[in-house]
Amino acid sequence: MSIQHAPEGVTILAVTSVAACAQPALVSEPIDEASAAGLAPVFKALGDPVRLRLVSLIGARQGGEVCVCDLTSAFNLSQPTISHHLKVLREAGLIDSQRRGTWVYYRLVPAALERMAGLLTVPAG
Amino acid sequence: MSIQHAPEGVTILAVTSVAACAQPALVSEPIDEASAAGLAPVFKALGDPVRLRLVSLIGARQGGEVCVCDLTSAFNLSQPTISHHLKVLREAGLIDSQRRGTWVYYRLVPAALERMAGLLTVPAG
DNA sequence: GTGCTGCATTGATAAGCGTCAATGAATACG
DNA sequence: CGTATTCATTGACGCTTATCAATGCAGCAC
Repeated sequence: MSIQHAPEGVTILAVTSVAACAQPALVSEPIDEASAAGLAPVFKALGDPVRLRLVSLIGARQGGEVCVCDLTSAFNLSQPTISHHLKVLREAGLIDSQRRGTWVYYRLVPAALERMAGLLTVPAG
Repeated sequence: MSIQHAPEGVTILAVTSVAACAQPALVSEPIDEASAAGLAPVFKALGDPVRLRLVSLIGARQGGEVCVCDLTSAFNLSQPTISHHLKVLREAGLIDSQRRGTWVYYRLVPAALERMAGLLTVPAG
């Protein structure tokens, strides 16, 4: 979305991606058991402070790619622990990995994040 | 937020609550340890299929209020279990409760949901 | 008062999760 | 070839959590 300003001082959000807003939100209608079972693991993957920071570190990175060595050095945790958390995020579909030579680079899957964001939006009160 | 349409056909979202959009997203810059520790429990609260359905049931309800008896009957779980999940959601700030006579009514805290949604938004392309 | 209903709390149990040390697999270098 | 480096996997440990039965507590009706 691009942000501009209208003369009246009202913030205008020009919606370029429908995917972000066309999601049936959680509150639009009760979700069925299968949907809940499919969505909960993604939220659960975000429900850990280390994984939240990992997502943030990867997403905020200029270029969008971070190698694991940079991630492990950012925490006071063992390398297997970071690798475990990355696996959880990857299996949740929130991040993606690619090996180039010796290093493995992780990057965000923006559509996955936007999808979860769309679920949490609340229609105009 | 109220939704209107501009002459050029661009959807305009008139932002009445700054809280929903002024959130620094996860990917805008790396969040610090304290923020992660504060946000993770909220995502964790959403990371359970039963609680996701509870949020959906409460939020989709016309009038915005649901009594516990209606929630308990919607699941194949014991009443204490539902009560436990409601407590987790309440302590995460996602829902709120109010007793009226014999019944306890739960309702959503829209700002809390919008806050999490804002965190997951990814800047344009 | 007694009883009944709606909901929360307690205590117990089994499953899940985060963390680590140790090990394994893949690539690069000499 | 052997060695070093990067990352993933395994196995084990302690803690957390989802669930239930039993109990407690607050309002209502009688």
